[in-house]
This record gives sequence, C-alpha cells and structure tokens, in this order.
Amino acid sequence: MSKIKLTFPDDSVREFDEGTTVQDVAKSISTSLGKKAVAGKLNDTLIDVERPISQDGKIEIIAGEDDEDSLKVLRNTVSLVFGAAASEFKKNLHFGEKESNDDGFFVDTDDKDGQISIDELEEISAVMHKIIKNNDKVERVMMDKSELVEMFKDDPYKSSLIDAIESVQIPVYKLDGFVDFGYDAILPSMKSLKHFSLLSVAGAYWQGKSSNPMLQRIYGTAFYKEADLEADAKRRADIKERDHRTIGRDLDLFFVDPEVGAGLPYWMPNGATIRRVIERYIIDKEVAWGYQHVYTPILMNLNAYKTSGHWEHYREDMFPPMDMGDGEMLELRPMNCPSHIQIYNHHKRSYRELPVRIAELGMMHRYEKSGALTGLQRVREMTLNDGHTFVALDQIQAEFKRTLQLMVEVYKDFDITDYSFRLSYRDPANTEKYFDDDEMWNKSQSMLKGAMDELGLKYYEAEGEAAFYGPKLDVQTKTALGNDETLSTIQLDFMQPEKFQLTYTGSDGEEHRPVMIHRGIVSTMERFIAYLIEMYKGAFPTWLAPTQVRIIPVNQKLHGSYAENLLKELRAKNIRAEIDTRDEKMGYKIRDSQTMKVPYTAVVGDQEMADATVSVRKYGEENSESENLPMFVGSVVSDINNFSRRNG
RNA sequence: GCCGACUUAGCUCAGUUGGCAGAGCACCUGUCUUGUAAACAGGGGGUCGGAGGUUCGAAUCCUCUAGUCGGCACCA
Repeated sequence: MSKIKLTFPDDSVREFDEGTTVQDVAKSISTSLGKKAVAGKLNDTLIDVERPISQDGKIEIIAGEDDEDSLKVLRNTVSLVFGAAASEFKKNLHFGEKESNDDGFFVDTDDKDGQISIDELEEISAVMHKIIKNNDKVERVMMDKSELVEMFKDDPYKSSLIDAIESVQIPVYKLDGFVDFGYDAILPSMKSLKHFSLLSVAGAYWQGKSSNPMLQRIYGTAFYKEADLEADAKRRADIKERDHRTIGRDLDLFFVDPEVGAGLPYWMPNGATIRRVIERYIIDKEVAWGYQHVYTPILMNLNAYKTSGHWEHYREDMFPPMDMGDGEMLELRPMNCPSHIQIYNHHKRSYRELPVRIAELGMMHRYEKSGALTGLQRVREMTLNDGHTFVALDQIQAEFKRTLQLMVEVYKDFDITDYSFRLSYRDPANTEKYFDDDEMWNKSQSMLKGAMDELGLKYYEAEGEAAFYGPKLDVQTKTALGNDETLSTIQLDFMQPEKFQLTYTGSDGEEHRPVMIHRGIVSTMERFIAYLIEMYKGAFPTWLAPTQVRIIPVNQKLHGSYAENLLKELRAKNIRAEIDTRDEKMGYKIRDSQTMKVPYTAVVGDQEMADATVSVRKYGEENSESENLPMFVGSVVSDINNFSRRNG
C-alpha cells in the first residue's frame, strides 16, 4: 500500500497509509483525540471523519466544542436530522439548498401539499429528538453520480443540485431511510445533538433568483452545550433592545406612520437634534476639507435623468414622473449627481480649479419595494451626505486616498470601528444592468483595486454590487439584526461626465473630460443615525445626545431659581440642558433621566445651594458626585469638544 | 415585489366555543413638597388597520386591501 504525507498545524510531517481516515489520524495521536474528533480539515477544506485520504496535504483535527468548524459540523448533522424528521412528518417534502454557518443553519423545503408552518416546528423537533434517541449512527456511502441521478430523478431541486456537482463519486449520508448529500462533514455520533432549536420559517427563492419559485426556509441553530444554546437564545432576544426602531420609539427620536406614507420618516425633536448636530459637524468638516456646499432642487426635468442614464438603468427605483400638462415632466430626484453636474457646468472650468468638490446634504426619493422598508435603515425619502469631486485623470488616485482619509477621520470622531471594505464590481454575467463600456469598467475597477493595494488596506471583492455608472468602494457594517449594510461609499464615474459632455480647459488650451468621484461619508442621515442608535444602544455620547444635562431640583419652590441659574449658565455655553419641573418624586425623575439615557443628571437642593455645587450623576452610573458649578460646566464643555472620547 | 406570521387605547399587551371591549404604563385632575431608578386617589381615551361578506349577533369566521414584523430578492 502506498503512503501519503500529512502535515500538521505545528508543521510536523507524518506518513500514513493511503486511504487512512481523519479518525485514524486522530487516534494515532491519542485515544482521547480519536474520541473527540468531529471532522478534519484537509488543505483548509472541512472533511468527514470517515473520509479516506488519498493525497499528501495539510491536516488539522477538528475536535472543539465552540469553534466555528466543529459547530458547523454539528449544525450540518442537525440539519440532516431535520431532513429525516421533516420528511417523516410530511411525505411529499422536497429539499432545496441548505447551509450551516456561525449563526446557525437553514434548510429550504418545498411541499405542494402544504408548506411547513411555524406551529409545526415543535412537532418536527419532537420527531428529531426521537430520531436522535433511536439512532447512534449515520450511514455513510460513496455513490456514483449516475446512481444518485437515478435515485432523485423525480425531485427537480435535488436533480439540479446533483447536476452542479463535478466529481463522479459523491459522499452520501443515510439516516432512517432519509438520503441526503452535499455536506462537507457530519458528526461521527448522534450523542451531542441534543441542544438544538428550530427558530423560524421564511420564504427564500430557489437558488436565490427572484424569477424562481419560492421555497420555505427553516432556520435553526445548535450547540454542543445547553448553556451555549440558552446564551444564544438570550442574545437573539437582546437584539431587540438594540434595534433602532425600538430605541427610536422609546427615546422619541422619530416615527414612520403608514397612514401618511410608508418609508417617509418624521423626525421628532430629539431625533432632529441628533441629526442637526451631525449635519453641522459634517458640513464644517467638509468645508474644512475643501468642499463647496450647495443647495439644489429635489425636482428636476426628467430629461436630465434621461441624459444621465438613470431613466434607462434606475427607473425601477424612481417615483413616477409628474406630468405638468404642458409637456413638462418633472422627476423627484433619486440621486444628486445630475444636480451637482449642473453646478459644475454653470461655469467654464479650468484645470487650475480641479479638483472641484461639490457637496450637499441632498434630499432624494427612491421608490423602495415595500418589503425592503425597515425603520430608518431603508426609507423612500432620505438625505444623503453627498459629494461629487470632478478631477483630472491623473488626480483620481490622490483624490480617492484623500476621501478615504476624510472618512477614517470622521469614523474616529463617531467611534465607529467595526467595518470592512468592499470593492464592488459589476456583474460580468449580467452586463445589461450597467452602463455598457467594457474598457471603462476594466480600467476603473483596476484603478480602485490599485489604490486600495497601494494604501495596504484589507478589502474583499464583490461582483454585481457596483452602481450602474461605475465601481465602488463600499464601507460595510452590520445592523443589530446582523444584516450587512453599506454605510460610506466612494465611487468612480467615467460615464456621467461623458453623457453630460463635461469639460475643463487644460494647460494646453484644449478641452478635456473630467472624471467624477461620488462619495457619501456619513451616509444618509436616516441610515447613519439608525446605525448610531444601534451602535450606542441609544446612549449617545454627550456631543450627540438630544439632552445633554437634565437638572432636577429637589424642591421646585426652594431650589427652582438656583436650577434656572444653572440652566442659564449651561445654555450660555451651548449645552443642551433642561429642568425637570414636573410635580413628581425625585426618584421618578432620576429614573426617567436614566431611561432617556441623558448623559448628565444634575440634582440641586439645599446642600448644593449652600456650597454652590451640583450633584452630578452620569448615565449608567449609580453614584453621584458633588462638583462646583464652573467645574461641572467646564467638564461638560470639554466632553462635547472632544467628541466624548475617553482619552481626549 | 415574493413567502409566512401579525395588526385591539399614545406605548406594551389580555380578550375562552361568535354574545355589553380590558389591564399596566403614558395623559388629565386632585392630594402629597419630595435627596438619587416608578407616591396615592380619581378621570378622559378605542367604528378592535380599512372595505365587503356569513350570521339574530363579528375584535373573534370568510374574501379582498393597506401596513408592520421575520426572511428572500433589491439596495444608501
């Protein structure tokens, strides 16, 4: 028998017989590892413990209870058991795609006789527990693709999945008469399968295409330890507390009223204050960085959007045009770029002016599909912190870097650290969605990539995520619910300058075509504030908090004027302060101030009046401290001025 | 837009087999004059998302419609 060489994580190399399994390898290291091994990783690919290894390579034994890989194997196994249980429960059930990941697992199902309902999950769970109790082993066989094709010839989904598999021999798992394939690894024993739960039912398109039929997706999760499963359930429940819609209501920041328009948010005074602070901040910042801030109309003649390409490529997301009756068609703008092009075009431009940086808090309207609307995260009216820089070809790189620098600086002020860079390219298989110019796309995509490489920044690439006019660098974050969303974006656009025939006069006296860089730093006010609400869990840092100081007089009659005096001093320093004059007990007012997450609660009574102090309680702290008046005012001012960062 | 669930007072939610719409918080009034997370009492407030239907009778059953939520698809 021939030998193979396996390299272990510590770089040691050992020889094994060809056809040895992960199980054998684990046992050869120690008996206990042999027992604990749940899977192996051969050249970084997860494989089953019983899969024979027939080639040299890097090997790793997966034997943990809380690492990503072993959880994935566990969840694979639970989803196999789900398949067995569900097909016992419903006789004509078909299965689509499935996945296990660090959040849990899902299985897509389809049943012409009636879909699985949320109420049936409990019954299916019971069947699963029964299967787990009665079976101690999943049967593993290698099958020829042709055999499998025959076996599943009546199942359109499985047939299609088999079709997509390239190898001739396919590992197949059998459990209780249920046959399935497509798992990288399954647990060797059913012993550790107890702690799972089926979470929810949702629709999902077959193979992710909206033109395909919709299947029922069952979500679930599983852990090795009961405590982990409980902790996960708690985590899922806690997410609601972070949800910007919940906090938005509790702190009276904004509302969306379906009666007056879905996706059209109303900003209450508290939310409006946060927004105003951010708007002032970003305008000041951008002006300091050489942007010229403008105001442009939210309505524009439809012809401009025909010229820009929006009408051709973006119409689905636009509100229908208004027919003014005399041949004039007006359009609610979905983007600000054509407006800023008008600003650029209003004067004849020289190379000496470039880069020309035009910025605006631009209100725009997009007809988002009803199912996409979510609180402030996806709305139909939004105000974008928009900016368009018009540059010469040889200025692209420098301007791109400069914009990124601005972004990083702003993120620091907001303490945003959890994000990743995504280079968004067009989908080469679906080019009709995009402006048609292969050379332009290749050029601009490689320019973006080159700039990122040069900066040494980590990023990932995504096809099909580009704007219709050009590729983008997107800054990706996660919402409280764990969904990916784009916060900031920098986009390269060779198309619109062409369409609008933009020019500048070069040093050679000739007319040249500029390139546009679109960028949004603090996103739309709606999405950005939704993000901040979730990130801060509603406890805004002092510089952003709607109310920065709440003053509570112990007795309105005795301490009211002292409180008024304090209020006057705070407001003289532009601090957003208020007095709680309600006829309530102190404990009630303290509680309310904490619930509303006010950064500073200042209690004033006899003691404070006598010493010219305030009793200050910071948000989230249980103790209060006595501070003299000027010291307190000074500390709030410095807190605001350094963006409430702890280390100045 | 698609699949599923849901929609009862400003908010969170009860409401049995179809039989006089409820609670807590909030709001208003009064009493209490308050020392660091909810004082006490009383009061007002709902065409039960909207439209149609079944029924002697509908918050409850059926149909349509709008919206919300969880996903999917689409996206700042």
